[in-house]
Amino acid sequence: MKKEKKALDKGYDPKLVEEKWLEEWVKTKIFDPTFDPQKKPFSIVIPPPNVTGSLHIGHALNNTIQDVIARYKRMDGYDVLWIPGTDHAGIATQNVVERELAKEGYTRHQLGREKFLERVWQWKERYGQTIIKQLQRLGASCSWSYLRFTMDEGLSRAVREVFCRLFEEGLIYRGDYIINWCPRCETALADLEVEFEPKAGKLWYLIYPLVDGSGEIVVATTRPETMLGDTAVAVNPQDERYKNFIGKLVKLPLLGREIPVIGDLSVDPEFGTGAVKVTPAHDFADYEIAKRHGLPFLKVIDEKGRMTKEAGPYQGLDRFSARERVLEDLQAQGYLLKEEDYELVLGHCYRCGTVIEPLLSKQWFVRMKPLAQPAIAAVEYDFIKFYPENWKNLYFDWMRNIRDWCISRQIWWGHRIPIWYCQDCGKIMASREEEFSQCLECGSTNLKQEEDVLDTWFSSALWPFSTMGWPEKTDLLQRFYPTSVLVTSFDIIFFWVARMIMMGLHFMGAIPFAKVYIHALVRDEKGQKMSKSKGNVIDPLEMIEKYGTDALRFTLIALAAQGRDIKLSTSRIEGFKHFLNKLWNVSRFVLLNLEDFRGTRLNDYTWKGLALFSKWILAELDNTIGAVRKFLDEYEFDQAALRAYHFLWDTFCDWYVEIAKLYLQEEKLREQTQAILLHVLETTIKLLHPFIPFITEEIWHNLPKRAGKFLLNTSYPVVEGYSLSEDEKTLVNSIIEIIKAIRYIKSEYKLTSQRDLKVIFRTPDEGLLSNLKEKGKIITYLAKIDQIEFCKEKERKKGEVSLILNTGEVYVDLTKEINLEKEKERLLKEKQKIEEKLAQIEKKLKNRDFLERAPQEIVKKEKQTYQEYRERLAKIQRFLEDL
RNA sequence: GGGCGGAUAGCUCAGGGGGAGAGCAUCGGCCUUACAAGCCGGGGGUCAGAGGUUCAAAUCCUCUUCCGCCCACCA
Repeated sequence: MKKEKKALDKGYDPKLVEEKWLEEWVKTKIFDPTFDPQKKPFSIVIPPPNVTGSLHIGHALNNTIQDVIARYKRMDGYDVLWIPGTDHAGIATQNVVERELAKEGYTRHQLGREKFLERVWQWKERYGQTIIKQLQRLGASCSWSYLRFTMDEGLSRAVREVFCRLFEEGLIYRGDYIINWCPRCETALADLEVEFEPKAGKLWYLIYPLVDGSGEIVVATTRPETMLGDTAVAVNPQDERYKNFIGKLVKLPLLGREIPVIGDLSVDPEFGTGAVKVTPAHDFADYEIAKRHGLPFLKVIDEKGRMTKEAGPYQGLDRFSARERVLEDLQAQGYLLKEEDYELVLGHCYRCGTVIEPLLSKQWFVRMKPLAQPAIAAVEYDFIKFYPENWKNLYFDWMRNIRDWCISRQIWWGHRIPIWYCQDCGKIMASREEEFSQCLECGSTNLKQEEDVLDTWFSSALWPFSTMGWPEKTDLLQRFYPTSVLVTSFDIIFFWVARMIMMGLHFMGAIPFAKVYIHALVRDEKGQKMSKSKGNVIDPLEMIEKYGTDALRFTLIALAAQGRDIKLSTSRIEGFKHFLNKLWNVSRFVLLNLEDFRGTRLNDYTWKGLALFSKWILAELDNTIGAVRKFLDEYEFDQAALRAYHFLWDTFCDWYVEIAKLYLQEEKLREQTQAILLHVLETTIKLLHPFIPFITEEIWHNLPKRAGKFLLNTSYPVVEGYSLSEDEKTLVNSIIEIIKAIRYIKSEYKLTSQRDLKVIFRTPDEGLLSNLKEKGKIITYLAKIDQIEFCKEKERKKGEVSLILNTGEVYVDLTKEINLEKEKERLLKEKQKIEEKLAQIEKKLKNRDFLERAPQEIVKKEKQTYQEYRERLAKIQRFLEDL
C-alpha cells in the first residue's frame, strides 16, 4: 500500500509548477534519443530561429506543434530526436549589431571586418541563449544535447563541402547580372528577399528629340533619374506609330548623348506612349532588352544609392535628390511634357525596408534547374507529402519557374565564400579548408579569399543533414535521416522547404523529410501579419506570464485548424486556462477520495462486476482515445485537443464524477470506483500530456502507483475495446435524459431548491423499466429530488408538467399551484415546432424520388422519426388537455 | 494580370451532402463530497447574395459582392 500524497492545493498556479519540471526535464535529458535498437526512430529538425531573436507567437505555435508530435511519438514508443538550434541570420543579425555600433558612433567599416565580426560573435554569445531559454520555457522537448548553430564548426564545414561540390559540378557560377541591391545594407538580395508594396507615385512623360531634327519621341517613366543611364529607346516593332523611328538616333536630354531607337516585342504599345527608355543597368526588363540588342550598360547609381560619375553633373547626389534635380532641369529645358498620378509597386529590402535598387554587379549564383527537377519529382510521386495538401501546388508553381539563386551577399556576418583568387595567374579555386595557401595552377602564395559571404538560407538549406554531422557518416545520420516531419509555416516554403528538398536529394540522395506540415500564420485581429514595425504583436512570453505556458499552448493548438490562419485573442487563452483549472480540480477531487484506496487496478475487476456508469466512462474514454490518436496521426491537432477537452470536462467531470460521488458512498462499489476514477484520470492525463505537459506532469506525480520517472516515459493510451451492450446504452441514455428533464422543469419553474417533488417516469419499455428501478438513486441524486416513480401506465392527471423524452415521458406534480399559462405557452411552442418538423418530413415521405433514390437507411430513419414525432404530437395534445 | 483561402450566434472561430456547434459575452437560478476560474438551466443564427447539381445543399459546382494572402520585369 502506498502512502497517499498530500492533496493538491486549491486552484492551479502554473508559476509554481512549470519552472520546476522544466529544470527536471532538461537536467535529466529525457528528451535525448536513447538509440534503443528495439525502438523505431523518429526525428524532427527545428526551424532554427534567429540567434539573437526573441520568441514570438509564430515560434510559439510552430514549436508547440512540434512538441505535441515529439511527445506523442515518444510516449508511443519511438526513439525521438528533435534537433534544436539557431540560425545566424546574416543580414538581420548584422543589422542589429550595426545599430548597436551606431549608438556608439561607429560604422562597421570604421571598425573593420575582423573587429566587427568579433562584436557580432560577442553579441551572439550574449544573446544567443535567449531564444533557447524561451523555447524551453515553452516546454519544447528538444533533444538539448544536440543543440546546433548554423555557424558551428561542423555546420560550416558542411557549407564549404556543399559549395565546393556544387562549384566542381558547375552548378555554381559567378557573373555580371542585374540583381536586387539594398543601398542601406549594401548587399545583393535574392529575388525572394524583396518585398513589394504598392505606393502612390507619378508617371512622367519625357521628350527625346530625334538627332536628325525630324521630330521627337515621348517616353513615360516612373524613375526619371535613371534617364541619365539610358542607352536606347525601345518601341514595339509592330507599332505603326513608331515604325519609322527604329534605327534612328535620339538625343538624350540633359546629357546630350546620342542613343538609338530600337524595336523590341516586349514593349507594350498600350502603355504610356508606347515608347520606353532603356536603362540596362538599373531595370530588370531593360537589362533583358539590352542583352538582346547588345546595348551598353551604363551604371549611373552606385552601391550606396548615389549617382556615379556617369551621371555627369548629378554625380554624388542621392538617387532621390537626383530625381528632383533631373525633373527640375528637364522642366526648365522643356523636355518634361507632363506628369500623371500613377500607383507603382516598389521593391523593399525584407530586412530593413529600404527601396531596392536594381544594380548591375558581379555575384555568385546557383544553377537551380538541375537541382529542382528531382525535387519536383519527389513531391509529385508523394515521397514527400504536404499537409494540408494544397500547399504542394504553390511549391510546384515556384519550382517549375525557378530562377538561378543569387547566393553572394556583400555583408560580413555569415559563411565566407570558400573561393580563392590567385593574384598572379588569376586562377579561381574553391577550397574545403578554411585556409588556403598555394595556387594550384602556378604555386603562387599570393592568394586572396572572396570577400562576400553566403546567403543565410544557403546554410539553412543543409540543416536536416548538416545538423547530423554530414559530411561525416555519423550514427545520427544513419539512424535519423531522413527526418520524419518538418513543421513550418507557408511563408518560408520557397526560402527554406524547397531548398532543403533540393539539397537533401542532391547531397544525401534522399529526401530530407517525409512529411511537411504547414501550419497557419498567427495574425492580429485584422488578419494582418504580426510584426514589430506594425506594433501589433501579441507577445507569447507575456501570455505565459499571465496565463501559464500550458494555457497558451492549448489555445494555439486548439485554434490551429489546418489551412486557416489564426487570429488570436486573449479571451480564448483565458477560456482554456479555465480548462486547466478544471483539470487541476478534478484531480484534486480524485486524490481526496483516494485516502483509503488499497491500490487495486482495473484488472482486479471483471467487466460484469463494474457499476453501469463505470463501464460507460471506460467506453467513452475508449472512444476518446481512438479519436485523439486518429486526429494526431492526421495532424488535426485542434480536433485532437478539443476532443480530449470535451471528454474531460463534459463527460468525466459533469457526469461520471458526479455519479461517482454516489458510488463512493456504497461500500460495494467504493473501491472499484476509486480504481476507475484513478484510471480514467491517469489515462486522460497521458492523453493530454503532449498538449499541456506541465500541469499533467505535476498531477501525475501526485498520483499513487505510478510507474516511471516522468509522464513522458509512460505509454500513450491505446483503445481497449470497452463498450456497452445495447440495453446498457439505452439505460444510460434514459437516465441522462430523465435527469436533464427534471433539471429543466425545476429551473423553468424556479424550484431548484425544492426536493419534495413528485416525479414519475413512464415508459412502455418493460426491460428498461426494470433496469431503471435499480437506478433511481442516481437520478434523484443528480436531479436533486427525494424520489422518483417508474411505471408503464399512468393515469391522466390535471395540472402536471410533462416532458416527452426519447425513452418515455417525465411527469412532475409540482404540488404547489403552477403557472398554467406558462406551461401552456411552452407546450404550444413545442407543438408548433413538432408540427413544422412533421410537415418537413411529410414532404419528404410523399416524394417518390426520395423514397426510391435515397439510401434505405435514411428513408427508414425518416419514417421512424415521423412516427416518433406523430406520437409526440399526440402526447402534447393530451398534455394540453390535461392542463 | 494570375493563383489560393475566407464570409456560420454579439465577438473569436470549429464543422461540412440527410435533425445548426464551441469558447467568450448575455439572461435566470445555485456556495451542491474537487472547481464561483465553478455548477444547473435558458435565449440567440434565412450558415454573405444569386443560380445550378441532387430525392436532399450551410456543406458540391458556377457567378456576384466583400475581406485576406501569395506569385508576376507593364516602363
